[in-house]
Amino acid sequence: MERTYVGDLKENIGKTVKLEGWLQTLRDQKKMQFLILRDPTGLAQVANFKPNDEELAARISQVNPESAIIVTGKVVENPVVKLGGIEVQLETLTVDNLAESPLPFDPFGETLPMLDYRLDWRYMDLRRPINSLLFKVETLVQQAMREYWSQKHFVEMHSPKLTSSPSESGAELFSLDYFDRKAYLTQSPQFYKQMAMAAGFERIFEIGPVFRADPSFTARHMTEFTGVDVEISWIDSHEDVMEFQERWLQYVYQRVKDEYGDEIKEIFGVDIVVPEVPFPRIPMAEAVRILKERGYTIPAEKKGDLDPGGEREIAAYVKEKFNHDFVFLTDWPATVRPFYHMRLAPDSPLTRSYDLIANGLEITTGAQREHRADILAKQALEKGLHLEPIQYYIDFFRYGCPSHGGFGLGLARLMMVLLNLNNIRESVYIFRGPTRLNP
RNA sequence: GGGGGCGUGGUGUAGCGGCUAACAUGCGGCCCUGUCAAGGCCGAGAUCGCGGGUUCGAACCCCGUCGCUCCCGCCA
Repeated sequence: MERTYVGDLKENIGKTVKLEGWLQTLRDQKKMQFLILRDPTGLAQVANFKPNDEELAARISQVNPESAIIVTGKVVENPVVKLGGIEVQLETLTVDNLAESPLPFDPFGETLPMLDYRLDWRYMDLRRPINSLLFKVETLVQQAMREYWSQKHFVEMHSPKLTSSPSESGAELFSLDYFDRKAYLTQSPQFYKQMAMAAGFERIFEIGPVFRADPSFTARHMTEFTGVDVEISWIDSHEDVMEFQERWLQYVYQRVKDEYGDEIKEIFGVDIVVPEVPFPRIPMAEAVRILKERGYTIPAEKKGDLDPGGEREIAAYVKEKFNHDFVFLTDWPATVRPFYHMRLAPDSPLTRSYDLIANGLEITTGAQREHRADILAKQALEKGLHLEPIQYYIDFFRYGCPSHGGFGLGLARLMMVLLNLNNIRESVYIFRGPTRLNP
């Protein structure tokens, strides 16, 4: 018999169907047994009149909550039933996999264990509908991103995650044995994205893993995460990159709202607001002034940079002034940016770069890249870098590499913002942090 | 890496110098019941993270250690 989903029971009244799912609750009474079966589409009540088959009834009594079960039965209307006025009258029951008892925790209990404990038993935690919705939304987010890229003729890249040298400072690299030498896990596909520009691919994207050996213990950092990277050729400035990114994000939000807006409202209690374009843009110098006006003191050592509190304060300002959840902070001082960001003008202390702050959280860094080999080398030296390890990279720009720029976005951070989660560990399938390597 | 907080049955909490360590939930048993956040009764389950110290006496105070957590640094 073909499987019927709980969500399709209404269309099958009077028929005998097969359901596959988990036993969420068993209410075992004198004459009746009620099995609440959960599948990805919802909950259904399965009823068994015990005197019909005492042997079957005895077997049901032995089935523990969260067991994987397969039942067949006739779908009947019954206005008394609070679960949609429908129930399935049990005919057969197969226990596909008995759940041991007791469970490490009840995913449907009134109080949930703390996050860290739930991460130990992540597959149980993921049985909660809020989590399955999260990953359905994440799937759509990536699909929508690809739809937009596809319309704009982007090419998808898969760059290597094993590298011989750091792409930036090198302080945050995981190293590993690579036959008789050392290799590193990439901290960013940055150089390879730019190589594609030198290759003439013009517009590329990559969704892939990124590794950071930072001992960071915050609600928004991971040692391994999924980076969404974009690089575009023939641009005039970072403004072109921002313009692309805001429209792309607007498209993603629109798709999510259209498809899951109601469900997200119901389960996460969040109204998806499709952002208006253009997003507000604030040059860093002005941001610093605004913060000063609002009485926010940036830590002295930051020098043109913003601390997370400053980012949240700017986000609050933007919300008040423009009623917008996003803000591009632009034109960062070169001192706080990597060597490959292009200067605003020759020898300017500022760069053609931006951060995208969403609801106070930094989700993107983007920039126009310096594509003139001689200036790039000079900027690297100014940052105290040695040219030898990055010479192959600088060489990308020796034989006709067009002007270009792009950005990197943290997928899990975007999910945090989208669904208003306060910890990135909840917005990623399996969290990796300095002390978390399992499961 | 720096600073603050926390660590008590499976889980979530209470207790903060004299307790046979309490409550909820879950678990086991019995009773009732077309149930539906089911209800009632009974029961099992913690040497209070670990190590040391102070004290007549420590879950409770002190030191160390480990783990978690929050903030900062770093960033996506």
